[in-house]
Amino acid sequence: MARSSTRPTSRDVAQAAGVSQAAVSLVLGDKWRGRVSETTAERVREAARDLGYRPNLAARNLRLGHTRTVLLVVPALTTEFFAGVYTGAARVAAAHGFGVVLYPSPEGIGPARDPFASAQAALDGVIASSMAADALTAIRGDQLPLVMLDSDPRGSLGAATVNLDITDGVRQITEHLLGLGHRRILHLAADVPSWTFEIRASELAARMAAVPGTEIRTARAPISIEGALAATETALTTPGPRPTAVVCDDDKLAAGAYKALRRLGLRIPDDISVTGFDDLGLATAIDPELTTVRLDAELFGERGMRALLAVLEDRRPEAGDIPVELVVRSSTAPPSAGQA
Amino acid sequence: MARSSTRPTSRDVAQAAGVSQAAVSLVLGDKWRGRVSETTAERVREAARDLGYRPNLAARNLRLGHTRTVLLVVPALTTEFFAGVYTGAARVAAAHGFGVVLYPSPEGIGPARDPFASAQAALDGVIASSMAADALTAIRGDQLPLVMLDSDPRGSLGAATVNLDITDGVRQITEHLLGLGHRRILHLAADVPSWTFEIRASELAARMAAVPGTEIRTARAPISIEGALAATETALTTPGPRPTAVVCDDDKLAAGAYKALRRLGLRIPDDISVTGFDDLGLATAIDPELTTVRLDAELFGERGMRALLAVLEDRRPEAGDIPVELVVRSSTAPPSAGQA
DNA sequence: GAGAGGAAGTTATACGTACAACGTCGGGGC
DNA sequence: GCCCCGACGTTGTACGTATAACTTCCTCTC
Repeated sequence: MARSSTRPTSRDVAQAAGVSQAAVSLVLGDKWRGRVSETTAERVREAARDLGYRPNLAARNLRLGHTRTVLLVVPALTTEFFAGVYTGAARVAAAHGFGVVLYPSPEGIGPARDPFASAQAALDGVIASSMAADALTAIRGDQLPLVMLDSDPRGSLGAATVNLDITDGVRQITEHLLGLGHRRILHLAADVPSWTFEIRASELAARMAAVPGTEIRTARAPISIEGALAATETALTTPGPRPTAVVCDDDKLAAGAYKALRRLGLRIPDDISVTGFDDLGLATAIDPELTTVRLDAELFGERGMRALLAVLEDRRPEAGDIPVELVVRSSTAPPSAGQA
Repeated sequence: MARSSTRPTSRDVAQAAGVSQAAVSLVLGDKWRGRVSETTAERVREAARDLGYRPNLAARNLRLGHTRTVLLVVPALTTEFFAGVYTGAARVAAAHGFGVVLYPSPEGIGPARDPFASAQAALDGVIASSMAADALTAIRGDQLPLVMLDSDPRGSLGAATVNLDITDGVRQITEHLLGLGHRRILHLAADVPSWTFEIRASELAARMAAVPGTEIRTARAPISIEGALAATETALTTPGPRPTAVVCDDDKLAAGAYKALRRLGLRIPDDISVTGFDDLGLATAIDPELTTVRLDAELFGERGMRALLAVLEDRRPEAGDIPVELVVRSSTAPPSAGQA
């Protein structure tokens, strides 16, 4: 009552209940069995409730030496993919008494040099998703336990990695398209320096090179509708035989490609096939529905969090890439007779 | 050297530099002018760099009594709208030395009863966006400074509120549609108990009621493509004169409506007009491009953060709703002659 | 040459918590 | 009657930081 302006502390609760601060800590920390009587314990709980007591986390963290909080660094929030990653990570974390703080790495938010200055929560570990290699080393500077998601296992400086089986996803797309009879492909590549996109390009090139008589052309675009539209339009109006399929690095690029194709008067999939990557909600919002590779974002997040938990407990993280699955919809078909 | 397993403290830095811990705090806290010589300061900075010292935030927060960290509670991350809100809030926060921690309120993530147990960072304040009223009271239980975004000013229990001018958005949609000659409208409403949607419904009803000869029908759907598809299909296959326009509570619902209309063989906008709300990337990804109300998510986040800053400093938050703007694209046209 | 005062530090302390170590009291075994 | 032990607490301390208050030494002024 005397100090109503400031939040009550465990000492205030102790005074209200007529016990020592230690007893309060014991009771509220659920460590009182055989140390405090049931009636006293109840009195403490009641006092805490009446005062609206909430433990000061800064003090607890300081005392305990850990925070049970981890940081999830993602490149952006503009795609629901990372929402799924967060959801999965947060679910596993919650089950282990951990919290997850999200940090969308800035493209204009304050000083990018220090990912931790902005998200200034005290942390026990970091999960970094789809980061460029240079950003990685900055993060690695802090000696926090680290798990890398979707990043080059060779360049991860010894940090644990968890990856989607992108390679297999590209394989499935390639086989699907080749199986339909496509031979000339335009690769609409994300103009982002990230391993997850580099591996798409290299794997696609390797797969195509293995089949005689195939041809691959590459266009680069920032991940946006407009960027993809412009890049696709340019690529398809250059001279030479027109590709019969466009392989896009993700669904958003595919949506941009749709617009370019429509503008050029090409029908999907009759005149040209299109594939995506991610299977966002967008994939079924556009017409025709997009053939794409489904990535299990939530499982990805779960695996990432479990790996971090393993690192924190000095265990060896689960091995193996996360399987992905081609979802065939209506944007792919055999090339039309005249072009094949 | 002796204790290489644990992170270095300011005391370790002090020892390495041959000064007291206080001097380290002074130098690193940039409060050393006239208290420590330049050469000593440089020695301290060098020692800190060599040891890879990072201040223990838990200790700092405890000492300072604040964390310079605020929580942004959002309903979900599946729409880029809240990414914008975060970006705006984080930008303003960074400029004031604050950090923003994102908390997507759970639909399956751990115990929903306590928004703060999961995001266990120590906080100075909370910004809650588009929350249902009951969730609000739970949050209000903690006596943290609170700003409500997009919520009923009357039901906010005295918390500061910042709102988009949804009412005006609905007015613009209505006038646009009525001006084109539409009289029978289907309202595809989000089946979510949130003020931002309730106000759309009530305002739309009021506007329509003011014009004689108009008719409004309502369909409810969860915010998803499939949900909107089903609800729209049902609503349009019931007997009676068909509406000439569908007003959707947000763009995602509109995308679902598109699919239903296509399935019913109706052309947009020739046979029926459609409007959305939000102006997400989705709005230009679908065909035809969607007439919708643009909400400035980043400005929204900025205003929210500024309001919270004001509350924290015992100032009065900026008043006035945030203007919104109708973006007319290709999904609206006058009703065809036969139907008007 | 005495005293003021500034420069360059240091010492001591508090923030709120969790928990190890230490009392105290009464009853039961022998 | 004594000791031991379990039940029920309490006292004390450390976590790492920021900063108020103090000390020392040196220079400058009159």
